[in-house]
Amino acid sequence: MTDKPSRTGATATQIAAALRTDIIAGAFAPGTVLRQEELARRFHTSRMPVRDSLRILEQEGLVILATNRGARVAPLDAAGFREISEMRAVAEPLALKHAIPELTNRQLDQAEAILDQAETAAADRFGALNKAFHLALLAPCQRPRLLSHIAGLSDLNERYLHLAARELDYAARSHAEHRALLAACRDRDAERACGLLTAHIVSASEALLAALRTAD
Amino acid sequence: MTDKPSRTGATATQIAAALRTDIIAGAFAPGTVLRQEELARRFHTSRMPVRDSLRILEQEGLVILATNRGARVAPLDAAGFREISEMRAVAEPLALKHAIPELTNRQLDQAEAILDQAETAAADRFGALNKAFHLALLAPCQRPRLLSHIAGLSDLNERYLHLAARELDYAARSHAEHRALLAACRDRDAERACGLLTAHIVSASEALLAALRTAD
DNA sequence: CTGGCAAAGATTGGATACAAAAATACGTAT
DNA sequence: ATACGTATTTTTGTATCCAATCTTTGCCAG
Repeated sequence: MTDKPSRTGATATQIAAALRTDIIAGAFAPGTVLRQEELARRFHTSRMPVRDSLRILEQEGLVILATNRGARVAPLDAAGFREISEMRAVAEPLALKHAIPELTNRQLDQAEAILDQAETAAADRFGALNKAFHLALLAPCQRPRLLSHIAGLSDLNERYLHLAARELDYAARSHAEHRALLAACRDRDAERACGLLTAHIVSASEALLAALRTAD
Repeated sequence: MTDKPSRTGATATQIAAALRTDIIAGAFAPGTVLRQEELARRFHTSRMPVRDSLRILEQEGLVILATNRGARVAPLDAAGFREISEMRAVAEPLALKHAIPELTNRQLDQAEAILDQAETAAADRFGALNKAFHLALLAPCQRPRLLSHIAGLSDLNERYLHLAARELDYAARSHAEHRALLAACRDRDAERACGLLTAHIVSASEALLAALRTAD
């Protein structure tokens, strides 16, 4: 937060980014009401940019906005998670198919570096690194709208990951699937890579849904 | 819409809706700059709700918002259309798969009524009826986020349809494919219906891309 | 004549001010 | 004691105002 003498620019985006990371990290419980004035004080600004940021987050599905009734942090439920996973399972392979021909060795190395970090990092960084790895592979697909769609889904997904990140076998399995996916990408084998990616998203979804059921 | 004494409520949404239909209908040329003050006069309000509405439309991809530089109607280009079509081609079958078990005969009849209208309606209504037919089939899928995603893509798609709606063989082919799709839905044959839907979106995409190339 | 620079105008972003609606608290009547 | 109605308070939505940035126009130098 670089809120010192910033008298100009696009602060709504910055506020949205800060709130986004907070919501994803679970700093607000689902259903928490977000008061405009309170957020304005917190970011040393007026309510106006806050309102803009809430609209942004609403479209991303992180907050729910009711007219004259304020904003609430979007709830988390199994049905919503399944829906997000289904959408990821079709959108990400589409991006990967077009990304693979464009992937450079340097980009593959960067993706691998993220994997290395993920395997040693603390559990609370698992979600962010997971998202970073996926996007590193998909970024070169040259489809900006698709990418931002996937990025939004990744954010939503990450909220749920915090609920089961401590499941160690889930993390181990995810890492293994990531390694296999990366290998397929190195071979420039789009067919295999997309299949692995779909399977990875489905298996992660099923594992987390099972964890949610037991955690009930 | 022209209700002047409306001193309360959520006017930003209404302004956004009005602008949305205008942009989709092609009332503004792509790239047109949208001045806040001008829109405020037009809707008999201040710039504030206009700003909110522009944010909404930006998230939907209908306008592009540059900081300190105003809002422009999003441009139309072949690459963008192809990207949208690809996303529709994976998202809509996903929705249809889950909608088919929920589809009632009444809903199928309503979809057919839309088709009947589409075949006799004027060319400028083709896009709207096309969108209505697709959403009528997909609506019962019980996945609100997926549906709103598809609705947004349909709006973007509709902008392009105006460019080729007068291609009569395109319209005829689209109608025939819609009929076949509807028949598969009546049979509750999800496999066949999803295949037809994918093929329909791909063929429509290719036809329009070809029309764009010749129109060059 | 052309290119850059500067001042004036236009336009957006943000802050403050005001009005309406929701939420809350309180009091009264049953 | 509870339920309902009203007044108060809180919060959001809209309007107006100010500051900062972008644009445009005109001038001057090369």
